[in-house]
Amino acid sequence: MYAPTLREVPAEAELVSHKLMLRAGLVRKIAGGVYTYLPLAWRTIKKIEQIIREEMDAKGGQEIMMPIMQPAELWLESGRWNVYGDELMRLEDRHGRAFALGPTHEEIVTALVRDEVRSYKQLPLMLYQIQNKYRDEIRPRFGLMRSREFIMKDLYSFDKDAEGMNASYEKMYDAYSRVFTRCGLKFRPVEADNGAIGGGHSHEFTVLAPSGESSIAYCEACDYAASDEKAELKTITVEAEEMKPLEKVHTPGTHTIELVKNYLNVPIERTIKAVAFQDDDGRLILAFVRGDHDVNEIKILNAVEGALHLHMAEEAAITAAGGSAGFMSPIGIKDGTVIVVDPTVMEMYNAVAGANETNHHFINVNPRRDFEREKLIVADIRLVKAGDPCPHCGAPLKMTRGIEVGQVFTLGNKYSKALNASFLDENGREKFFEMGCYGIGVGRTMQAAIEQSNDENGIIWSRAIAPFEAVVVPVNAKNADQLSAAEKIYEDLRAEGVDVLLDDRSERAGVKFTDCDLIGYPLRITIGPKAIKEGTVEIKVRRTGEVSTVDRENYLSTVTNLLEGL
RNA sequence: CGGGGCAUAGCGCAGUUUGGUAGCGCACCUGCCUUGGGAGCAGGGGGUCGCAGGUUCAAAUCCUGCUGCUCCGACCA
Repeated sequence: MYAPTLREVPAEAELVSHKLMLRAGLVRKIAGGVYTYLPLAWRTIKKIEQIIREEMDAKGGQEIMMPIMQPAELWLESGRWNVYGDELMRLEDRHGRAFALGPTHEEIVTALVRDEVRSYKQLPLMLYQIQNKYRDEIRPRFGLMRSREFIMKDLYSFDKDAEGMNASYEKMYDAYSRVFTRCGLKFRPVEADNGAIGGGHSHEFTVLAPSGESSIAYCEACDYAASDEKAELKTITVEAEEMKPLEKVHTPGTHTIELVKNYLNVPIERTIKAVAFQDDDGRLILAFVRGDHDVNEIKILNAVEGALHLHMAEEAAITAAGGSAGFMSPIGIKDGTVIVVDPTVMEMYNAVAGANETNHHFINVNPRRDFEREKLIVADIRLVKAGDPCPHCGAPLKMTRGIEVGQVFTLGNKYSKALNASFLDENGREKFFEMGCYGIGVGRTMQAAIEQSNDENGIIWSRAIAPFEAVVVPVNAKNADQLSAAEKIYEDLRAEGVDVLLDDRSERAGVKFTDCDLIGYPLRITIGPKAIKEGTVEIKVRRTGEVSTVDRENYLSTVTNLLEGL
């Protein structure tokens, strides 16, 4: 068994799961975000994949294998060659023809199906694969959590109409819940934004962990849960007030909300905050939220037609539009600038906002009176924070963090239309496929399991995805009695169908026990001098530390019973 | 991409300030001994000090450029 455990933690690891993967000899890094999976990790990955296969197949999924190397033409056809950006790993063949290493396979699978499926009678269709994906992440980190090469299960559904698509979505939602439950994970499906992929509804399956990179908002009073990017927010209204006349005041040096609020001595809820962005075409996009709120860039992208990415605006662009960085408001901004205002801002009375002039603010701003409504986009662009009311029941939302291990999307006909993939319906009319796509990060699932279940001694695997279910340890492998008893138990357990490893290294007991704890086999079966003398075996449960000593005549049932609960 | 840090044996690190024969712990190999929680003794192997230039009698150490890794941020499924 090639399981090179480490006493010392390599300096590169930050997360406990990352450290443990290196220490327990699961993975080794070969370049930034690129890893080799060693035998123990590979066994776990194969078990996770098998669970996924069973659940996908149970819903009618059929496994295929598509190429990693994908021709640029298909990406040009779908329009994503230019919008996917630097994350797409691109390469050329010897003739200079362009290819990409697949970050996802909508183009390939749609091209496959459009050439073969001609009739509604061939639908629905679910195709999936488990394969390496490539995304040139800006900053790979946390081991397998954000790597550039990673294993993903991706399934694509094809239906004849939206109703069928939604049924496929429900099936996958159910399958995903089963997969992560079987893997022994504490997770939560949360409503998510569809992001750059576009389409209809979406859920992320998030493993709850404080170190996770995703932030989610959830309600304890009802079952609402959403990613912070997605969480809908109700407009906050205030009591009507008399609208005082707009007035420009001198506010030297107050380029942040905090400074202006203190300078004018007004509550932060009476201030309007501006954030300036530009999209890929250089269009200036000004976003306005209440002073104590933050902007949600995803919501802005969704609200602004044609915007694909946001960058912080260049100061020159702000000046050119008649604004002044740090002192912006919609009042007096030149046409051609996109102005997005959160509805809560529109409800404010006698508020403070920038005057589009350095060191000046307006007071008594009444957006319903002073903003030119027809020049604005009014849309929910607020970022959720703890305490915001739940959009379903109004109870205060809570925030937590998690690791996104899977996501389900409906795509509609976005790709089938772009790639001209159609079939004939019952009435002989040509229609585009209604699609869905569904991904699971396999390596991420493994690491999330470690992140969620470990102690100071190492990993605590749940039985379903442990590299081995049990390990048999002769305390002294040079003792012939102990070794032969251990070998016998090992063979018996194998015959019983238990996935077991024999640790017959002639290391000292301490070394072997420490490795067992670090690697985290659910059960450890120890054969020492006492066991030989008394004809017993000792069984230790990794998760609880509980030890049972049972007669060697009938230990098998104890082992299988203990495994049942793990 | 912006800002920090790091690069010396497989791993963790000292040595760099003040230039002068490259070290420590763990790991590894051999032998002895030991075997219920990372033992002990003895002997041993392993390093173009990230790369390329430069300064100097002499560079791990000083200078210049590059590369890689990493953390924070931005960004991102």
